[in-house]
Amino acid sequence: MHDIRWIRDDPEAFDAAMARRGVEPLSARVIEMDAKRREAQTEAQELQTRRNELSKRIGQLKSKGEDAQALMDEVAAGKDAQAAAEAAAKEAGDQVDELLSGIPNALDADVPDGADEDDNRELRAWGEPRQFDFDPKEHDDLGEALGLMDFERAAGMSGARFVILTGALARLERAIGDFMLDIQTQEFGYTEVSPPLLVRDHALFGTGQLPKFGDDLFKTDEGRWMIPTAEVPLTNMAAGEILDEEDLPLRYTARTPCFRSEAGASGKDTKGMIRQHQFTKVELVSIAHPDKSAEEHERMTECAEAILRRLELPYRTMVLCSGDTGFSARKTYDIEVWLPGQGRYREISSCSNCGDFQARRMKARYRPGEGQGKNKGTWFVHTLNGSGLAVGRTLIAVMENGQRKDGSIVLPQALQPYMNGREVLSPDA
RNA sequence: GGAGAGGUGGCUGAGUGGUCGAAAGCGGCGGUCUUGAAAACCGUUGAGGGUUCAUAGCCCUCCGGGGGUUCGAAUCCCUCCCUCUCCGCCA
Repeated sequence: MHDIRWIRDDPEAFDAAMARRGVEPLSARVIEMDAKRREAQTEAQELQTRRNELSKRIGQLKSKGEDAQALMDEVAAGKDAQAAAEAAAKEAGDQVDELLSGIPNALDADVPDGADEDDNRELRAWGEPRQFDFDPKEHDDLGEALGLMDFERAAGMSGARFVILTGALARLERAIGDFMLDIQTQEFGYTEVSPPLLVRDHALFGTGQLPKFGDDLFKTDEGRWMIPTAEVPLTNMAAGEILDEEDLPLRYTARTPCFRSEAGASGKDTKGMIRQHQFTKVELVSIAHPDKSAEEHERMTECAEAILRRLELPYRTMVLCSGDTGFSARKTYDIEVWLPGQGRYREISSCSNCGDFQARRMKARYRPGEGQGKNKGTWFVHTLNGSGLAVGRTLIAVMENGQRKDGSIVLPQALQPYMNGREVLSPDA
């Protein structure tokens, strides 16, 4: 959500910022509706002032036992005009809110312009893709050959885009999540959270999935939504709060299932477990001081990259271009892991700085501490979220990168303690 | 699911139709005292919005959300959400 005062004060800058997103100029409409709102509001307030004065005098007269009928008649006479002004103000205000709530965040200055993911820019890469002396397979072929990954029976009970992992592969998924949580909590200072997986409308409004992207989500028949990412509950930890400045940043992590309808992805990634309706992810969220959010963004991205290095998985880090950056983000880094079976890099983490965009929507603020002089009051925090990492896709990467010609899989050393010391997944196990 | 009790400022908690944005305490901030600190004492301290060059004044709103009654609502009514207690069910 944007600060209406910014749009009012600098409509050209606002329209220019939206143009980078391919959004038509909206400032004129917003300003017009807002002017209408303020005009009606001012009128209603003036009438209210008068009414308050009269009511007070009525009370005084009545307490003295005098007649107040003339004043009461005067109040009654002004009622319709005030009601009309209030209704006009509310209607215009609702229109402003509706329009504003569907406008994406403004992009950071150093986000490159571009149309789609082809215009994303590589910032750095780590690790050399391994050379195979055989044709590396994709994870689903490997998993099915091991007898530990079953798409057919999953489809039978749940439909397309679900998978059943069994035995050592199920264990591996758990191990990967445990490993990630241990690193993020013990080494990088994130507080582990076990959040609700079902949330209300307003929580999703706060993070920006609603009102525009409800089609991407699953909804229960009593009106709750299944979370598409733990970003939703973790960021909403700060919703409605007025935090102390000294408590920032708050850093939360959670491993949760994520549920996505993938409504717009039909035909895309239909094979394997790259794109599922349900997947596990370790999420990182920071509630940060506005002056520190850019720094926190770099830190968070590093926290995600560190996982890949320890798992010996080659990756590259991209900054998303204007056309590929999500609704709530002002700047996003994607981390892409090398998948030998596919022969390309695939997204495994997305780390975004949302600035105050989500904070405004969910009223997450902090109170500046001492030394702030006249800048009293409250300020919106900045919110950041990132995958640290997507567990399902990490499982895929471990399988494809660790595979041997016989279909067995060598596990990264870092995971072996989480697998009872096991070094290899092979068909006989 | 059934029955009941509640939701008040950063926190605890008074207030049942007018002078209540709201007592008191805690916390915070400023000061006195002190070599310094603590204690004690004094003062101060909510949020959002409109108007405005103004983070000066003035005004409006906010006592869980929304709606209603009334000249006037934190106080009365309706509704939704949430919390707690007892019963039932249950991982």
